[in-house]
Amino acid sequence: MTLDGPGTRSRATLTSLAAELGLHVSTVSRALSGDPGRVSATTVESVRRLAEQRGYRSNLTARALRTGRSSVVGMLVPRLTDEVLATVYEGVDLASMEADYVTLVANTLDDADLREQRVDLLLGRQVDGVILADSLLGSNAADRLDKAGVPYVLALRCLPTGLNVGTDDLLGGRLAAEHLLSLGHRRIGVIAGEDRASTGVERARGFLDACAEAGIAIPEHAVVPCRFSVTEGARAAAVLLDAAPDVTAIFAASDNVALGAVGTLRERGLSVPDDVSLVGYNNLPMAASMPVPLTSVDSRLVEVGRGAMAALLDLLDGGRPSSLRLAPELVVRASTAPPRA
Amino acid sequence: MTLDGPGTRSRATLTSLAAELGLHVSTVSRALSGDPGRVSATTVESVRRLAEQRGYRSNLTARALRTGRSSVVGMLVPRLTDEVLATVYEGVDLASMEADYVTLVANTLDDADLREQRVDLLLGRQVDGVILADSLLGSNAADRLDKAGVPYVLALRCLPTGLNVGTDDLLGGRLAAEHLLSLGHRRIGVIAGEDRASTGVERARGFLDACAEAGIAIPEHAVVPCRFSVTEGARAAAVLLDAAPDVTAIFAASDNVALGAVGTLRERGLSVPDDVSLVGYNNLPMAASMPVPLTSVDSRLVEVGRGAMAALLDLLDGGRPSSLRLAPELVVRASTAPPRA
DNA sequence: GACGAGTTGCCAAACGTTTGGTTCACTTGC
DNA sequence: GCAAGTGAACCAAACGTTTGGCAACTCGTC
Repeated sequence: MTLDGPGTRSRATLTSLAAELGLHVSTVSRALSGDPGRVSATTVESVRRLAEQRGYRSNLTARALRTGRSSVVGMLVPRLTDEVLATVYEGVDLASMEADYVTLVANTLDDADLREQRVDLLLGRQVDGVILADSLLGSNAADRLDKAGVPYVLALRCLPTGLNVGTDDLLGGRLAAEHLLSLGHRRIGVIAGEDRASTGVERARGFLDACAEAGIAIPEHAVVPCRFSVTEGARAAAVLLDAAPDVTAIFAASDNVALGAVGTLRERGLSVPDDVSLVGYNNLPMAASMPVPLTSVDSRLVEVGRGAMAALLDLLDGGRPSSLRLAPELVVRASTAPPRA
Repeated sequence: MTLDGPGTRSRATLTSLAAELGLHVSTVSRALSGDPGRVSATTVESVRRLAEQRGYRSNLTARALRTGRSSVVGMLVPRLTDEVLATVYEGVDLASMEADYVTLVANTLDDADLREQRVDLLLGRQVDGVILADSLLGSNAADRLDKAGVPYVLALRCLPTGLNVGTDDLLGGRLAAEHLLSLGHRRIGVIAGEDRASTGVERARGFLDACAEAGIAIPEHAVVPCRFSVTEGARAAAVLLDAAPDVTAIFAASDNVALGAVGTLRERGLSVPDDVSLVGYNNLPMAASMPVPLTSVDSRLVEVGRGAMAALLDLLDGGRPSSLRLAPELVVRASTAPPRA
């Protein structure tokens, strides 16, 4: 049971320290600041000692009010139960912690109204900047932030215009294609991402481009669009297998989708990788620990998060960071093998 | 590319509205407050209209400084990439949003030093209260919060002392046991949770108690402790099958662990549910969408989050909420069946 | 011993709210 | 017609910082 009421002893404040030391509050403030230019070394020392002793901690609220900077950044995500976003968040959080910032997440649940509400919420909280990790193509969140003069960075997804940090999804798709082609697969199906999300579109395009360059045509009916979820993956795999039952390999635009596909394959008595090879995307921890470990394209999500936060911090410092596109890496596991002779 | 520099027009403030209306700032403040008791209806009307027009939004920082309440609650979790915690967070977030609060998450990565640092961070940010969802038994975060006079609620995990909100893990274990027993299973293995976490311990105990009451003894070697991850689940399942190869059913203390177990079973040529029935815990979305849909105990994670936040809000309002223990529900799917004749 | 430079610390204003106290005019009751 | 009561607005202080300006004091130098 916690005690109600305020803390027993009220927290030490700049003013209380000043009083105790017989100094002026401004002197104390400077003594504790990063650059105690105008105060003597001995004073600095005594102030710091007392501060330590009293457990003084700067009141960030007051500081924010005075300086106009809250040291809070917002992050918009569809939902954190999506492990992809949670992983990006982890990177963002790490980087912001190092910079003494704090990250305020807001779930938009991919709902336009809710997103607006959430943006307002963040703006109301005086965030210094925002990381947009939910921006489907055509989102208007960016406009609103522009209008409010709050800088932002797009993470993972990307908009034609705007500063964005992500992995090269075209290249990722290409890596997957080259892997399957080099194993000897020729009849390949693709479970593409959502049409609305730049990620899924580009992964599929990279894959198809690479196939085309190798002289392998993927018929249109072997490319099935799909939302990023396990159940959707299962459904899309069924559609794919109905339309192109002779495929020997499938590229799924996300690990979740691949997991769903595994279920469908299994239902139909097809085994991975003996009957059908499978490549996922993102290389989430689950990829490594699936019953049949999944070959997957690592999209370096933590680094994307870190990079996005780094770019935002740069922006906040008046810099002009440029967009960053990390190179994905293929991680080969047991789910891919040469096609059956 | 975002514009740097502050917003073009500086945000409307109480003072600017007052100036424009020729009113005193305090009058404007009251007019916009929830209970505009001391100001005439016509004034309220005109103030509200102008506020709307200028897009006024209260500066929460200033308000926090003045009132000493930040409308921010902190939440300590091991990590949000754990879907269980992410789901609880979702509940917390929903409830806090409804109450015009905002939730600041802090990952502790189950590291003692980091946890301390994070608690400090939250305290430094003047959070009004904290939800502890990472508290392993013996954590000292609670003490620190007590000392600082910041109220807190334990979610999911529970400490012998302290206000906590969770599901009844004893009952959950019991439900799983009753289900398997009623299907006719007699030789059952248990993959228990971590020893340090109250959840895992109680789930296993509830399960074993129910078995004992039914006259079925589970030998000690058929109970394997295990951390909550897929790979650990796979390992633990292997240990279990080595020690008790004749089990016809397995109860896993989490869905992730169950997923790991599926892999191990598969490797050994055992099929679910034909050879071995499997019950998971938490009923995450993945349970429903696994290749063989998993029977699982729904631990109502979103509601736990909501409940924890509700309790915290009550506490903040000076109430004396009591601990809450929700009843879990068994969701039967394809992974359980009567033992082979 | 006066002067300039440098050092050290104090002063005061400001950030945008909230809120108890005060003022002032107007009604009301007798 | 006057005291009391009431409704509506204003006033000012406070929350804890930060920061430009300023005063005082110390030194070295001529």
